[in-house]
Formats: sequence, structure tokens, C-alpha cells
Amino acid sequence: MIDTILQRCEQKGLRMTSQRKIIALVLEDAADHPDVEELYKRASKIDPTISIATVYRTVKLFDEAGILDKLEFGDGRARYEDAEREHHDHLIDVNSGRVIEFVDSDIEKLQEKIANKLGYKLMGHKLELYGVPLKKS
Amino acid sequence: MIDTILQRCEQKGLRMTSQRKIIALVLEDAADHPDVEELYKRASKIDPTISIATVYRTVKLFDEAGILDKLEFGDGRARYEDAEREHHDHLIDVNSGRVIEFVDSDIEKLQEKIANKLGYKLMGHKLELYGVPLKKS
DNA sequence: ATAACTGCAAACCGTTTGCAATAAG
DNA sequence: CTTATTGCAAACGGTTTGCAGTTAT
Repeated sequence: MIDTILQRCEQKGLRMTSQRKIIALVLEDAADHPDVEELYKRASKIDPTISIATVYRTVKLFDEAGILDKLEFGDGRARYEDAEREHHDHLIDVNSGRVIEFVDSDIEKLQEKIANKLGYKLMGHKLELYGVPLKKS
Repeated sequence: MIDTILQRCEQKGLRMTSQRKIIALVLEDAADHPDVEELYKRASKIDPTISIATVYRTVKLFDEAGILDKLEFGDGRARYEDAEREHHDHLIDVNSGRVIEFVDSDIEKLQEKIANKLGYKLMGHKLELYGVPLKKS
């Protein structure tokens, strides 16, 4: 959380074009989990000439650089969030598509436990919980 | 596990055409998590005139009837498995795409805990863990 | 008989890519 | 100046759909 997305991009030596700066800003300001279409809409408000292909390319670049996390919730389109956001997990309401964020210390432990059990080693702290059929109670 | 897929289909009053019977059989015999293309290949060995559109339609029908579970691992294509298989979870190796099945009693507890915490009610026992970056250790 | 199902091919939707023009370092 | 990046439009891959013909009940 110390550095901005732009700063982290520069740190990694990415060529920061005007388009990339705009997309970085949009992502910086996003408290939700926008998909590419949504990022494109928000970026277009700042620069209406930006193309959706560039958004796709930029988001892929940032993901590969570890600056963004790509979230795939099984609804067809990928969503993105700042990789440096405070750690949390996601629960998707399969009926509404709504994304619920939460933190649970037991999940952290579980990550380790399952990984160990299976002879794998965790890299970082990325765990998604999804597919739980939910009903508001 | 008492009933076969075909029997469960009939129980639900689904019209069982020759194509649907074949797909039910293929699914019955699958110990893995085939995608539609794979189901189509296997079904084609029994009846080469079957069309992939029918496989898509059938798999959707069976999923909506609760006979199949649709698994979306974020690799673009959906995978399917018998909904009545013994309960288990999936872990996907993000590098190889390999699917690892496992059971962990703590996950069962966690399902309840998280759902309660968020004011939701679990329907059944569907929980997928995915997106954990893994490295063989 | 008749309503549901099939195969085919075209459409669809999110994403990627080839290309010629443009801009960053 | 040189190489990376852009916008456009076409292509892509998985999935859905309209239609005319076929099949289960």
C-alpha cells in the first residue's frame, strides 16, 4: 500500500504511456472488482480515444508483472484488483453474481494445511473460495 | 451413489433420447472432470452422429436438474462431474492446469462458519478452492 | 399427434492478434 | 532514431441459438 500502481509500474521498468497511466489510475481508484468492459468505460471518461484492446493488453501486462490480480469467478469475464490490497478472500453469490469480500484467519491456516498435505508449497497468499451456492437467510 | 445418472434423469421426468442416454453413460464412467469437447469425443465413439450442440444442451440440462455439477476453473472451458459423487474439493495447479481432488473436514466446518458469519445459508456441499498458486515441494 | 429434441450452421461474447500508424525512451 | 505501443478490425475459442427435420411419449 506504500506505492501507487503507477510507481510500481515504473519500478518494474514498464514503459508508461498515457493510456497505461490512465488505466493505472482507474485501477487505483477502484474499490470493487471491475472487468475489462468496466475498466474501459471508466478509462474512456478520461480519454475517449482509448481502445478496449489496449485495456486488455495493459491488464494482462500488469497481471504478469504482479501488479494486478486476475480474478476468475466462472462468469465468463475476468475481473481485476490491485495485488497490493490488504489480503482478503472472495465469495461469489451464484445467484446474483455479487462478490463478497471477507477475511478469515482459519483460511490462512487451511491454505498451509492443505498445501502441506498435498506436498505443495504455497506461493504468496492467494486463495479464492467460490461456487458456494448461497441463499440470504 | 445408489442411482445411476440415467435413473436419476428418469426420476426427474427428463425425456431420455438415445443421445442423452449415451451422454449419461459417458458421464457415469468418467472418473475425471471432462469438458464438453472431451465428452463429445467419448460420446462420438458410441454414436458418431451425435452433435456437440447436443452435448452442450444436455450437460446444461443435467446441471440445471442437479444431476451434474458444473466446475469452472477459470481456464475458459467448463468441466462436469456427477453431482452424486462422494463429496470432495478441488485444487487447481495454476501452472499445469492439473486438478487435484481432496477432502478436508475443516473445509466443511469452514463452509458453515463463513456462511454464518456473512448471514448466508449453505445449500448443499459445494465448495471449490481454487487459484492457489502452487509449487511442487 | 404433438411437443420436445436433434443436427447444422450461423451468431455470440469475451479475448487475442496482425497490421500500419504513433509515441516513448 | 529505434523499438515498443496503439487503434482498428479481423480472428479466435468456447458456448448458444434459430431453424427445419426427427423422435419420444
